[in-house]
Amino acid sequence: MDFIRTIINEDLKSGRFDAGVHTRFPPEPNGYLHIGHAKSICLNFNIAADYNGLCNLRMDDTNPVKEEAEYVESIMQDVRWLGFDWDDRMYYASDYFDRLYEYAVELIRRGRAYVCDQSAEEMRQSRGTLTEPGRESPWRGRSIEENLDLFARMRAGEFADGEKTLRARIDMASPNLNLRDPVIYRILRAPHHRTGEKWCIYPMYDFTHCLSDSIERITHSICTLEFEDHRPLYDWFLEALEVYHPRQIEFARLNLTYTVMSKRMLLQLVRQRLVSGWDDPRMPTISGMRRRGYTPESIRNFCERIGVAKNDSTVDMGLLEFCVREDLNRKATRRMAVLDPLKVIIENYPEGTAEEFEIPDHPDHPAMGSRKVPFSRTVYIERDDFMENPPAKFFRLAPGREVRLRGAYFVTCTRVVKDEKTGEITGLVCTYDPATRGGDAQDGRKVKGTLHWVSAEHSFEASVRLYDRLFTVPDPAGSDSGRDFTEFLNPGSLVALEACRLEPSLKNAGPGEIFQFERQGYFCVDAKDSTEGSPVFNRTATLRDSWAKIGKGGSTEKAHAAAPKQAPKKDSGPRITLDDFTRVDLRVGLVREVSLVEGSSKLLKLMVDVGEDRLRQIFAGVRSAYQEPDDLLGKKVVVVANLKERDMRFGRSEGMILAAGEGSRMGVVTLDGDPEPGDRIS
RNA sequence: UGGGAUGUCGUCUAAUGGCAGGACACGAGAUUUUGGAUCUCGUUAUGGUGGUUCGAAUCCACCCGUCCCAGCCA
Repeated sequence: MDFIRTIINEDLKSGRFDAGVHTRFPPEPNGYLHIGHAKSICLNFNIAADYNGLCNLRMDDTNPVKEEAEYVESIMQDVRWLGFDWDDRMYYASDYFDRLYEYAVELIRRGRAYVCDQSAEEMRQSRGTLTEPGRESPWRGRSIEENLDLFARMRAGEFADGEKTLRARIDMASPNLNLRDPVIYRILRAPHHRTGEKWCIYPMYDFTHCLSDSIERITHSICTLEFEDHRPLYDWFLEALEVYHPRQIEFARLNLTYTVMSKRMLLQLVRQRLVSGWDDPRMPTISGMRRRGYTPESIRNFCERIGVAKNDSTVDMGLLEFCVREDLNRKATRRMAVLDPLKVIIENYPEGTAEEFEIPDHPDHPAMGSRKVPFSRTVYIERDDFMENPPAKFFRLAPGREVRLRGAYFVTCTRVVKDEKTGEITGLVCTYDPATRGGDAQDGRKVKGTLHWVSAEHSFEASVRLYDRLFTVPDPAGSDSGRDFTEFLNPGSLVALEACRLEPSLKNAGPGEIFQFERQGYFCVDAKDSTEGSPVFNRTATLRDSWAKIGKGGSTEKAHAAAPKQAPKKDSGPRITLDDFTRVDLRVGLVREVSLVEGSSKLLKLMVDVGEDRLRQIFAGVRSAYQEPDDLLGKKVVVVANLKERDMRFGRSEGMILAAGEGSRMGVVTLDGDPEPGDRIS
């Protein structure tokens, strides 16, 4: 039970409202809905449903300069797609403009509002500050008759934009800035998306919002925390006019790691074409997530799990990803797709022949059916699934090693084919064991690895886009660094692959269809860029990847950097891409303290200033380079600042410093010159 | 430094004077024709200092931290 429902229960018990629970979702149609709105939508509609009440959809459209019909359309579509229904209760604040005007007139009649001639600048000057009271406007004392006349003429268009405003007469000395005679009507000659040219004055949000809720007889006006300070103003309007008074309850808006949620920033990404549009699959917008392959169920479930409270909080993107995996794992039919193909010739398989394997669509739910997958002498496997010199725990294919091709046969690698000049691996030669047909050995022998594959001849080529988190840092909007959030865009957030090989059954997949590409992740058919018979796939989410964790030093974050390397590799040794490299956040660190670590002959404990408000504790295996550890004091070193913290026997290590060499000839990379702690190293 | 709000595992969130619980993340194991899924087990928290009380996350006092507010935006 959350605190909102607790309050509602109390209201129900005390009989505060005579009718049932009635909520509303009141977006401004000046942008697309995002996952933060989804939280509010779920809250409002679910509460209404839980109490057998109603939830309205209302467009808060009081600023014609910013609002557009396009946004209204998208908002309705998104709310509906999430699975909610407002029946015939689709409202617009602009529908109430006539009544709001009358309310304003009534306020004047009651001596509670006045027409003010101050300019915006004058008004700002006289508003006072957080600690000083404001000064009353010289126009505050106009007579009711004069105010009535002036306001009517404002409406009639007798004054220029901004020349006059209607203000509430409250208290210029109030410690709550919202109560210092706020503007309630402004003159604005702009056509409105619904009322057209009818009005040249428009009511302000605060005035409109509380009265709209009152008009709709909303019982519980649920909104976000920043409006807590506005509640006294709403109370003032409602009491001054003696009208129906809803109860407002504020909750903390949703923040998510590795993305931004403000409309301003989202709009900036769209305008600067840093993303392809509001529905770019990397965007946290509902339309973007829909295109990415998120299901409404997974989003609703996410909104349930995060709960609702008044603490400022930032939810781990991992939870959202968990929710979509959980849902898709149940629903997605399995398919095989090779994203970065490596050709394999099965030398003892008869040439010119082929066979089909019946492979289930879902290993855990046979009822979901199966499909036939053709197999032949030449197949493709994933380039990552082969290593010539495999490290320990690499369970996949390597020279002389036997693995299973999923649902087909055991194969053993007999030869590696390389480009003579570059040394690049261009193919493999394998043998297969006919006795393992279907993927099981009669003699009971086991293999460690199972690979996905497609037949070279029967598969088809397709484009697949691998999407990843939009930003490289958990809080890109956090301004403490002074850097623009776009600097933290993840260059690897979109990797477009053109030459993937997919099993034939995927050929006619339709827009929005979802699949699990085995061992890769969940993918959906892009609804915009696909054409009949040539689907384009978007990766919704990767599978959990415990191999990436083992192989990459225990860092979950790095699993997100696992972009396939389709570019040819020049010589020996695995290559990382530029994208991978730019994910490493290197910073200048000033060593402030150095101490020996008891129980370790290799480690030094460093306290390093990386330009943050605290020092970082870093354990570095550089003892051999410093007989006198104090030599490191005051040195500027290179710190990997976005390395996941590691809990060691001696304590938590919050980063890593760069060093080269081994043993006594090891040296720590140090910097001379001007760089300041925290500076980024590029 | 005015006003409003808020501090509980790494992250969300419960517990309203009576065993600090759940989810994600993390770790270990079992199982597995996806290094997926599933199952079992485990580590980790009440911002601080006083006080009231048999008993405090909860009540009181003081302190500290964080967020929001000075649009004719919403």
